[in-house]
Amino acid sequence: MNSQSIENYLKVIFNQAFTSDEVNTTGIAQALEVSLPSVNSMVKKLAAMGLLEYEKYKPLKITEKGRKMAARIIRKHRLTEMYLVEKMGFGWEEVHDIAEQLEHIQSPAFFDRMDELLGFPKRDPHGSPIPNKDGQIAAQEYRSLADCRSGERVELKALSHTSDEFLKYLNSKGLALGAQVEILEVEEFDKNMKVAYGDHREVFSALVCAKLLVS
Amino acid sequence: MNSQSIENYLKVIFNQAFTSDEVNTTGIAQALEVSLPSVNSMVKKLAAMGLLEYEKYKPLKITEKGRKMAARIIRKHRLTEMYLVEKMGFGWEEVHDIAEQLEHIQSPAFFDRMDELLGFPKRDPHGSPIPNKDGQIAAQEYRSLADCRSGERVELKALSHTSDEFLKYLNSKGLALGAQVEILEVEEFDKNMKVAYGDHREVFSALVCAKLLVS
DNA sequence: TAAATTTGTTAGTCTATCCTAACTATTTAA
DNA sequence: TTAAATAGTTAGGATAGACTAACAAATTTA
Ligand SMILES: [Mn+2]
Ligand SMILES: [Mn+2]
Ligand SMILES: [Mn+2]
Ligand SMILES: [Mn+2]
Repeated sequence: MNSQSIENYLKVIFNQAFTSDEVNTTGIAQALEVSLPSVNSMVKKLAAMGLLEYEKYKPLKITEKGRKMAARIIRKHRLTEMYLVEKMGFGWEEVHDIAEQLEHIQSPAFFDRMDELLGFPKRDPHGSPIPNKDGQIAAQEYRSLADCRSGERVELKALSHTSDEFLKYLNSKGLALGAQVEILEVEEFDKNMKVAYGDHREVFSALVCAKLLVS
Repeated sequence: MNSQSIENYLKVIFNQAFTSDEVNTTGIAQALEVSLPSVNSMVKKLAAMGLLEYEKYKPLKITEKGRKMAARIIRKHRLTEMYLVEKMGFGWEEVHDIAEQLEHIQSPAFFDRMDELLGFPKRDPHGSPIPNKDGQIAAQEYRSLADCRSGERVELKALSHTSDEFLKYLNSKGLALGAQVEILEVEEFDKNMKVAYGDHREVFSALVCAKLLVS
């Protein structure tokens, strides 16, 4: 079986391919908080395993095999997060670190059972899609709140960043997935947005708006 | 944090101290399926960590610190097994291998939540006691069915061995914890027992009876 | 009790994963 | 378009945890 280390590298590479589409050594090193030479040697190893295409000094490409393997780990991660929130009563800001460990558990039955008990959910507690068993992952079709105009009414569907701090900030503002958000006003100068949802009226910075995915 | 390897060694040593009270290198090597030199060097390491007392060629003694640490891992193992059976619908023969992995998860909140959702259980699905958070473990006060006499009526409380094969055998005989067992007859020659429970009448070998703990 | 067997130890090696120091290629800026 | 900065690589080394081969101590058996 692949080591936890290999799985963590692969997941980071998959995510970077998903967001930045130029995957490079430095980005991986920062994400995993390891040195560049460590990344360099692991990347060669993953390439030898057929999970990446590697050429000296070129950006990395993840192979189909690598993509599927990564998606299966992400599936376990996101199913776990959903299970922790839905079945064990954790907050959405508490689950990532636990899932980061549980995603490495080798037991298809364990995750199949979670999936079943959850009713085969399509998204995790942060709105990210849960890949299917074959490693297929649904596209994110949402746009950022930052791209919306004054007067629009949208629904909060997902988050593009999910740090504990950001989630706690959203908790403090009483904002959760599914909220119906009305954009009251957009400040031209700094793109601050005055919004209303539920019985809340808040002003969100551009930084925050960029991380809120809506439809 | 201690590695999974360290935790697995410690758990084996604790269990052997519990059953055989002479803990030696060979026993550990067999239980973990590793070589004697591997055990020898790990034992020195555990001793250096203050978890064991080690003297060349002498039986090992686990320290109070080692006992507590082991009991906390066993607590996680047994809580997990109980959770898998009670909350996720697994059979008692399916849970050990999953628990063997989950016991290494570092998240007190995760196990506290299990504990709470289970209503603070005292025993795992095989009847073994669940240590408390301080590493305190209740004594097993049951006797073996093999020590019972003809005519006695007892209740099945726990198992002293819990291999998949044995658990499947018990499943096939419709025998579960809590069963009220009546001893109809004990064969003098080979100690086979003719017993009745529920609407079952079975003959159990001495081998089987020795593994059934009753009160 | 001496020999044979079992148990435990040491030495040396291997692989995985990390590191720092030194160097090279590529990219950016003057 | 050269110089500076950044990114990537190689070399060499550390540690954890496994192994085999060789040997030594302890125990059992003859
Ligand atoms: Mn997560
Ligand atoms: Mn992880
Ligand atoms: Mn178990
Ligand atoms: Mn384990």
